[in-house]
Amino acid sequence: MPELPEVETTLRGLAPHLEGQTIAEVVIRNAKLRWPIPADLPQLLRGQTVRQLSRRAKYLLMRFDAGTVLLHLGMSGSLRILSEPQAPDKHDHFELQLSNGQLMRLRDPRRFGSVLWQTGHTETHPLLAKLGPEPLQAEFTAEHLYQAAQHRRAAIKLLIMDSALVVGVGNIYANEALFRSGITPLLPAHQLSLPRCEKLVTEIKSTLSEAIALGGSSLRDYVNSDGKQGYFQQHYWVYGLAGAACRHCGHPVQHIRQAQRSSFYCSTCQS
DNA sequence: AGGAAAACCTGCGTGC
DNA sequence: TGCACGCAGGTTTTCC
Repeated sequence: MPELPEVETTLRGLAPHLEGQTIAEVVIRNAKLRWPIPADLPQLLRGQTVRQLSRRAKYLLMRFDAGTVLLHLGMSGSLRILSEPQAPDKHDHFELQLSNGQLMRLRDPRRFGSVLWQTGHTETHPLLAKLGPEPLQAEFTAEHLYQAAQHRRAAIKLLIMDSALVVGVGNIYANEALFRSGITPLLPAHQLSLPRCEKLVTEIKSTLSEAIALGGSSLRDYVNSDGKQGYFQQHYWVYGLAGAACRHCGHPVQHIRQAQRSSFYCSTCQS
């Protein structure tokens, strides 16, 4: 579920329910996520007010006067607001109960997600300190990509998924942006010309923006129900379409593995 | 240093 | 029906 558009959709869905609210209680049902949920989080947060909800890379940042909760959804995490009491699922590991009676519940079957606490400046947290620019910000430019690519022999797909270079480009959107750029995921990064970097940066931005506008690839109603299918899936050119006819040229979409991840591309349209 | 691989988990679809 | 296997939207750590 969660690539950057899904995290951004989550942020926008949750913020109105959380900002300005006070934490009544914190429930940790299973602390064993990617890293342990800090055992002292309940005492740290009880009585604290959520000042602001924001996002850095795929982390959701929940700022309080005393510090910040860093929330990551990993591969299978999702967050929901509940207005009525509801028995927790076996994968509901964490929740924040608000003084207005609502609660925010984290479900994460694979437990690759995380809930962390940071006092002081959020940017200094070890997991955030070395992150590259946000893909939708002006700092992510063709020159930035081109410079980084010069001394890299790795395939371009691995490079755009490297969070030290640019954050938030996950497997789906890496595949889609490369197709839309006409660039094969196998191309050694240093072989990419500056004009092709321009194209790729443009397509990364537009692919992510369009997915956010459509609510991501999985759509959630944060108050009433479980996740539904999002609309961006209907816009996939190659992701998950191995063997299908390329929507542009009709040749079958190729499926390979790079760095233990699936890559999909059209060998005619991408070079 | 870059790059490849392993590591952390559960669930689901497939094929025998 | 059961079981083994491979795969899944992420990211850090380890090893060469």
